[in-house]
Amino acid sequence: MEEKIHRPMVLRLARYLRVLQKLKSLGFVKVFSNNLGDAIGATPAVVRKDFSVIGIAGNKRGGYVIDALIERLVEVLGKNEVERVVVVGCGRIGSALLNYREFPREGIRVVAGFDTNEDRLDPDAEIPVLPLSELPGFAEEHGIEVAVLAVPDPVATSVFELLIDAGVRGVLNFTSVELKCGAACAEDGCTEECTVHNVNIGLEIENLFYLIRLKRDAAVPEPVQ
Amino acid sequence: MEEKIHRPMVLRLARYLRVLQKLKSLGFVKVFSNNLGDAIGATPAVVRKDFSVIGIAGNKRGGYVIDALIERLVEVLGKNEVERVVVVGCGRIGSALLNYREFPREGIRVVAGFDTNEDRLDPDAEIPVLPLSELPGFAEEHGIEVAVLAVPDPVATSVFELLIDAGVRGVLNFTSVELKCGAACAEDGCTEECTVHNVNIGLEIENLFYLIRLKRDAAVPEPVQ
DNA sequence: TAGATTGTTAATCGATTAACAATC
DNA sequence: TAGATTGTTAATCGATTAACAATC
Repeated sequence: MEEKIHRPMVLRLARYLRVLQKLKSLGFVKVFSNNLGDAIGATPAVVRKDFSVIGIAGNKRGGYVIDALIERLVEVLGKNEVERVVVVGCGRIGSALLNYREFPREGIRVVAGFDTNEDRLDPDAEIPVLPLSELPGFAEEHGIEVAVLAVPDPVATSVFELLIDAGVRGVLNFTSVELKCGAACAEDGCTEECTVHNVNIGLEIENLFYLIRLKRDAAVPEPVQ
Repeated sequence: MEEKIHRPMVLRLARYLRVLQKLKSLGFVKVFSNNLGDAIGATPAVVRKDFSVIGIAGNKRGGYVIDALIERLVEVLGKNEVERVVVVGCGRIGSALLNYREFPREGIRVVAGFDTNEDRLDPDAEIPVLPLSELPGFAEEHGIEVAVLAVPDPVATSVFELLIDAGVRGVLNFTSVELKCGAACAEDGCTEECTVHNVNIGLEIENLFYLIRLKRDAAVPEPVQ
């Protein structure tokens, strides 16, 4: 009876929500599993299954009511208030993320940046950039749970430990050091203490080249190795 | 007999390779499935299975020879020459990627950036920033197959089409527009024409918050919904 | 009614895990 | 030999796909 909400499904739910909000803003009221599927690149059956799992019913002939979907998705995803994060490391990538235009639109607010380089500090800016040493106090005071990590590779691990000690429970890791904390670490990077998502840019590019090569080789008569 | 090399496995292979290269530079000669597993967060059995699939044998008692592993991995991953990419859109994120320190270390070279904003152009820089209009010619001349896309959301789709027309076969997409080309589009974003990897920063952060909430709720006695 | 869409169950596919035999 | 590690097969788990009954 009670089906599990697994990771690929959560990601889809978040995507549905985005599409639905756009549809709503366009004045739409109802939507078919068909259309939603197209929008996020899934089959209609998957969409219906997902909705069924989170307990949303459509009308056999008239599809799903967008408002009801949005309401339930927001509830399931727990996305009812602005999500506050800090950016740690304000070099090129860090400062780009500090000012990332899409964040406000997606209900994410960067409340501060942190760095050890004095030249980058700017405590009075709208989004202040503070010395890394102030992070623990700041995190506690503001109840920060999630950080974006964009420091140089060599200090990644030590800054990561600092974050965990400061009570951060989730890290979006832009360094190319594969971070893992404490105990057993699942493929996803989840432990009891801290959840890490690694955005490994180099690995992604490498993988693109691999897939391209694979396709090319598949096109050639000779069956691969 | 012939086992398939699937996506999660390819990603692991790339990680093995990195670790092995580090081990080698430290003077190591042999390695156990055990150690490699720890390093990339997999079980020893997975490591052995992976190596078995790509046709590498270890010594029952002495583990695997690092040099042989590296050689074979490089071969399988096709990573024997520098991988050349362009960065399209040289705003904050784009220009951060243009100068991304890790790329050279990982065998990736950004050969040019492209933008429509005149102020950002810099044709004589070491990594030149050229007008977007020159991209098709440039891509053909230099045989560019992979692009990093970091343009503003509203123009993402049209620039993406331009890339495909220019012969680009792989795109690392930093916009929050979910790109898909032509025909059937798998979850991964693969089509016959062009492979897209979406780096959806907002979605990742959202997912972090979701997982953190989930853990907290799981810790509380009351079983979730 | 006929047609289209939902919703659920069973079948299939994909990948990991477990178990253990082989052997250095 | 005893111990440790590889390598392979079978079992299990997880998620998607297919099929179809229900019904507006």
